Amino acid sequence: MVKTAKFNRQEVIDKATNLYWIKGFHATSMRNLQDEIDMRPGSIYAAFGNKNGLFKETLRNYTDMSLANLKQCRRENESPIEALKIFVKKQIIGTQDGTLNGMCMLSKTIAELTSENQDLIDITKSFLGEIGAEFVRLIEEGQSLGEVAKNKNAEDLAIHVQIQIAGLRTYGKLNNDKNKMDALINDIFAHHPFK
Amino acid sequence: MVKTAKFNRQEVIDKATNLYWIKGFHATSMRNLQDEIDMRPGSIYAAFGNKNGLFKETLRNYTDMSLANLKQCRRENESPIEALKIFVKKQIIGTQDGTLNGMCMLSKTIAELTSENQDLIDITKSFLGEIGAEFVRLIEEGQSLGEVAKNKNAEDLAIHVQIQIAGLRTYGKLNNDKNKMDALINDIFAHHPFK
DNA sequence: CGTTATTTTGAGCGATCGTTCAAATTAGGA
DNA sequence: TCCTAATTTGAACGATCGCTCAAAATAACG
Repeated sequence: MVKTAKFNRQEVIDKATNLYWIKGFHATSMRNLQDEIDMRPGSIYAAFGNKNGLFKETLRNYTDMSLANLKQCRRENESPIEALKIFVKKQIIGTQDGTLNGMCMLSKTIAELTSENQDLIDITKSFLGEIGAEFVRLIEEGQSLGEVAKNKNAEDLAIHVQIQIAGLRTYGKLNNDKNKMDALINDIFAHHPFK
Repeated sequence: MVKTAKFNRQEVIDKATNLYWIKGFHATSMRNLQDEIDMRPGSIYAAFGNKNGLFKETLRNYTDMSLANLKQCRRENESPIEALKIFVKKQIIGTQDGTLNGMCMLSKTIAELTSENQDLIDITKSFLGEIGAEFVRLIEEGQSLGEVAKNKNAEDLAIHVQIQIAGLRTYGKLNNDKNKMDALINDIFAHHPFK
């Protein structure tokens, strides 16, 4: 190797993630990205292939951030169910203001894209599956600790949580009263199918 | 008036609604619309102003279709809560296959657009509010018929239903097992906060 | 300090975007 | 049937799209 790349790849992907997250795949132009990450088209295409390739990297990055966020919640809480609840709250409450992203990037992508970009849809689905699998692990841990009844199906409960997140983040676009959101999230874990 | 327009306005709006619904606002080009509704750019701009104006008409049309669908469910059912449940099922079950639209057009639009199109966002929010208001009326009717406890807040229950629809339609993109969806929708009305 | 493999640059490609408007076409009224 | 006002047409505008590539700049080597 004679010359190493100058740009900080993680920094660039973080910035691209934010832009794609806010504007969506189609509304984000390569020129928008060039401005945001301060790279010229040649460098971007050398490093990421094309608009599609860079988007895939941001989806992976977004998923990794979510999984890391979830793990941190787990570390900071004795209870796995409490950790899950706090993760949900962090994702939903106070994320609707200003330039922040009320929506989950993965759900937004699923909603936006059509079969014309089936490869991106498939990747996005699998990443939502990764997050769901972590939910399952936390819920099973909750079951072994007696926080959740053992006759419940952990996969079903995880699906329920993902449905609630998708629904609440959409509703949050209409009304983001923090107290109401907090109460709604508490309800998820205080009633059927959790109890 | 010396010459009347030839095209069938409702038919054109229906076709435009379907295209915008499937592809979203940004990914639908005026040329896509020209092909779909078989009109030349001059006629489209004379009749609808611009891409924005035509989109607004399709949002209104989609909302009217939803409200008409809901009223029909009410007519076909003795119980207002049963009508609401069947409406939800019609919207969610079997709408994920092929070229059909799993997502609600209004939720999709809320998720897609940014403050660059604040006028479209505001209209979309108000249309979601119209549908929510009809949910409230049905639930209040259910309360007066003794199907729902009168100490419940009908607005809160309506919001709950809208959150569930948004969540389930997103989840339906991942897994559209009809039996599972049916069970999940039944659960909405069989447990907290409904009971 | 040259050499050299690699990265970075940015002008510019062909395609498509939303939109305009002068000309052609059309259908009622005289 | 001719006139006239409205509709319909489609070529084409400037802007922007995703993307390419030859040339310039750069950094690790001897």
